[in-house]
Amino acid sequence: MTDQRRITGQPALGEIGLANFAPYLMNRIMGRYNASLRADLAGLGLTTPKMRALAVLSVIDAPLIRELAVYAVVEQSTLSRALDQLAGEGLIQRETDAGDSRAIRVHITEAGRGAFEAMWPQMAASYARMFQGIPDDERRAFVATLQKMLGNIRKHDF
Amino acid sequence: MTDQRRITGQPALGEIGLANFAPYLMNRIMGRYNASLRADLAGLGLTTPKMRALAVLSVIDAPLIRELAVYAVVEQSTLSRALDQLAGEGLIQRETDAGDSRAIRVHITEAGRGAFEAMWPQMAASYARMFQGIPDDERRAFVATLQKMLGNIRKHDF
DNA sequence: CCGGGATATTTGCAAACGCATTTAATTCTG
DNA sequence: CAGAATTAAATGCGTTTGCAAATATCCCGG
Repeated sequence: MTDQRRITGQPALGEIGLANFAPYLMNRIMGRYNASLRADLAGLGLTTPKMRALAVLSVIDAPLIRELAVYAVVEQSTLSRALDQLAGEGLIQRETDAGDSRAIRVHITEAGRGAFEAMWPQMAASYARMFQGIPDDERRAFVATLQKMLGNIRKHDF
Repeated sequence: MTDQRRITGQPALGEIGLANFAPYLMNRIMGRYNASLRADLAGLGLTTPKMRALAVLSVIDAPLIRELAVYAVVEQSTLSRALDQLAGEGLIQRETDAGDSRAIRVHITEAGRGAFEAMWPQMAASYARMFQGIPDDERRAFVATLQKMLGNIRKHDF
């Protein structure tokens, strides 16, 4: 037992090894996934927050902004500004919620769907590359573990 | 088959579903992991790049800066500035490589190890929480899949 | 039904970031 | 072996980010 382990009660990072430390591997993988997606989509005038908002909106109908922020994994203040741009480009519309006039629901427009469809092939290609050579049953098991992990750490019900 | 699928040759995001789309789940999970780590460590004067550099240096001895940038998943220019700060705080040392005077090797100091050991319990706690209730064999399978994925997408040999 | 506290979103501002460029050194090529 | 091309790291600069505060609205207890 190392000094560090004696102190923390947890195995040290050196004992686990970077290559076996799941958060490290996940950051490496998503770092490259996100960086390459960002580079591919920069030409279309899409930043990461804008692209994530569009992707979520292509699947979830008219969420509140705070919900969208959680789904899209973007700080609310950052999302607010990204939505300004998307609205300016006609890709989304903001509409005050019927039951609560503080809240705003975000709708994707037809042009917004078009923009998402233009970027989806890039996302799908990165996704395919990531899982190259990994059999279906292994993929399913992997996703099932991810879902458990999200359940463990999320603060919201969605 | 939807219109989109007909066009892209890939299933649409709506068909997969956000909750089954691995990159989405991984971004959600790492988004929260990184945000909560950042908040925990802000009090210690550690930003994400500084913390990642220290974590890697606690395990890998005297890498070049460009190698450290890959391991730590930080842009080289951002890392360069983070190293300025770490050096100023006495947590690392930069030393010109013996065989190539363009290159610089980064060494962690004893104080740097101390700083890492101060932050490790937070990382270990987040890690433990993430994998709560997930049995060992499932964890191992998950990590094995991550290693394959990293192999699929990385550009470097490390 | 009034006032204090909570909640939804936006905005001000300073810090951090990433791209592109610069500087310096090495390696390749004819 | 000279010059071009490449590589390592640092830096200039405009943009983006995230925290905290501001604004607007809603909800609950008395």
